[in-house]
Amino acid sequence: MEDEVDRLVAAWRRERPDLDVEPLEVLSRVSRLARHLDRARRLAFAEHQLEPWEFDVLTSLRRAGAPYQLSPGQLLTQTLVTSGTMTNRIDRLAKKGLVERLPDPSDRRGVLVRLSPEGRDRADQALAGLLAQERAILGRLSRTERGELADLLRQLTAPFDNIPG
Amino acid sequence: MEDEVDRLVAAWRRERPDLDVEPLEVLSRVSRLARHLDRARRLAFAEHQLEPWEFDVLTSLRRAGAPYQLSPGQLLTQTLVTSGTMTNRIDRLAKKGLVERLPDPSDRRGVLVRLSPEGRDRADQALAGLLAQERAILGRLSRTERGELADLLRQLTAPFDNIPG
DNA sequence: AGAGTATATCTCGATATCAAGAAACTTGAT
DNA sequence: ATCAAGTTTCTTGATATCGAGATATACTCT
Repeated sequence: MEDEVDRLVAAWRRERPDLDVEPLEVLSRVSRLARHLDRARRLAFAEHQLEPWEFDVLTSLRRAGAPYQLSPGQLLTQTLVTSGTMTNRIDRLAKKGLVERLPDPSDRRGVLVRLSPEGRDRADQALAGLLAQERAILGRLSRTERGELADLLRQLTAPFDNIPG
Repeated sequence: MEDEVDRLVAAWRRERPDLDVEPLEVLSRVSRLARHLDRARRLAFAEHQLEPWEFDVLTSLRRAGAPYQLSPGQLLTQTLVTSGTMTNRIDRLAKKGLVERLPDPSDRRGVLVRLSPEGRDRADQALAGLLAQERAILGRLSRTERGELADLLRQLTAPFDNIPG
């Protein structure tokens, strides 16, 4: 089946036959798919009264394991937002009682963000919902295809994640 | 090589061994990669004094072919933003002289957005820069692998692009 | 023709994000 | 000890986005 990127690439080949636009076949699809996923996730999380950004922060802490705490700096590398954004997110989650800010005992510049029990429950519930939705989106692909896709994508993400980026 | 999603998935398997988190192997990579691409693109476009959103609108018009005009509604489906956002974008591009708003002769509710000659040049230059950067990012993949990746991604994007979504 | 529904674009208020810089603290070298 | 450089987090101001509703025009059916 054709998608919007097929149409986009065909248009470029008509308008700029001098250029090789093949890279768009991969990377424009990644960007557009991410945008669609954002919208779908927003809907899925709404059932749990969570915004996507709240989910990102809460699940980062949840994954850390007991006692469910990380520094704002560690949260930055997981969520790919700037420090100002993270400060703001932590403020709002703290106001809602989903996280708590504690002084870092080993570095007085630092802070630890800890998940509250309610925050933990909300994260766990929303994760189950997200996985159900994602399975539906991936439904057309076989297990083998999903594995291939994951491996190919890893080759693109690894440089960003490992080099300072 | 390992990436951040490998670590993320391993953490979930430790914390929630009851859940099957395999969907994240694909879709978390898509979201994170898109975020990295956004940042990289912002840098590439800065050399041409263009914001990513400006590039998106200008190139949509450029691809339409002479006389380089589309309705705001057509621009919406290409850029995946809301109508309020698009009105705002057109206003700002018009103020910079890169596009022009014309009445649609066949529908008096409608408007046509037309690319100016300068807008066209800027779009063409920025596209060349973007393609160079994307080739570098895709560098590790063979031609065959890029083709496989594009095909697998198309299976995920097609439903969003074809069903009203 | 007229009523009701659908479409196209714009307006407006609320909000999340970013970038840059400030403030507090730590680290390492002399 | 002290100083300079590095880090960690927060503050601030500007800006882009979204969502909901408003307005104007087009279409459809009787």
